[in-house]
Amino acid sequence: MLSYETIEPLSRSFYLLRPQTVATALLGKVLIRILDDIVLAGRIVEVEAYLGLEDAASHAFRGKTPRNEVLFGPPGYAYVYFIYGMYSCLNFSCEPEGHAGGVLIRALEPLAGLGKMKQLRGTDDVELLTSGPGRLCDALGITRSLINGVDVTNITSPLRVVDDGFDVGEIHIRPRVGIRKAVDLPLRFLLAGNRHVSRR
DNA sequence: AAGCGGATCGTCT
DNA sequence: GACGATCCGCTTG
Repeated sequence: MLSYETIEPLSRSFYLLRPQTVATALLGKVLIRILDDIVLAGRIVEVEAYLGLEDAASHAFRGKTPRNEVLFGPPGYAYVYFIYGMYSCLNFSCEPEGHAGGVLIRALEPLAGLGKMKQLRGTDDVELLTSGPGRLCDALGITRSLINGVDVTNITSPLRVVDDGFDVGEIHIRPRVGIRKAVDLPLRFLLAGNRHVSRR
């Protein structure tokens, strides 16, 4: 039986590419969160790419600010923002330093630590634990103060991503959701038929 | 089944 | 001072 927390995380070069490329490559990988010595894990089943300065829907579109500076930094770091007064959302920086691309993690399939996730989310319904960007941050104890700027390529980090050899099946490509600008770009990627994607 | 509005606050105009 | 890369519960059909 494999233990997720012992697997070497994906390297920084994995995140060095265009957001669209990193987004599709992240599908099927496993997100690991170490929280109070508990191992929480979920398979990434839905993501969105944000392109930076040329993408009106990106937080980086209007340039670098204290809030979004992680997006302009080197690849492989967590960008966590607080939204609608109550939710956190998780992204990974990609592209070389100075280029502000990112990937939003939109949904996970829970793999380990489900008891803790249920406690943090306040529900026992497994399909409601991590099937949305705000939901998964609640389930994994991810907030800006705890996780923004964390290096997800380091095995000592409280958040990282690993490859467990999972064979991704068909990938669906859709427009992004929840945005008002650049709404037609096909930059949302999800595993076909997965029960844990958002807005089913 | 689908649509609407409330919650709630950091960030930037 | 407005609004947002959301979620949930309530209303209506």
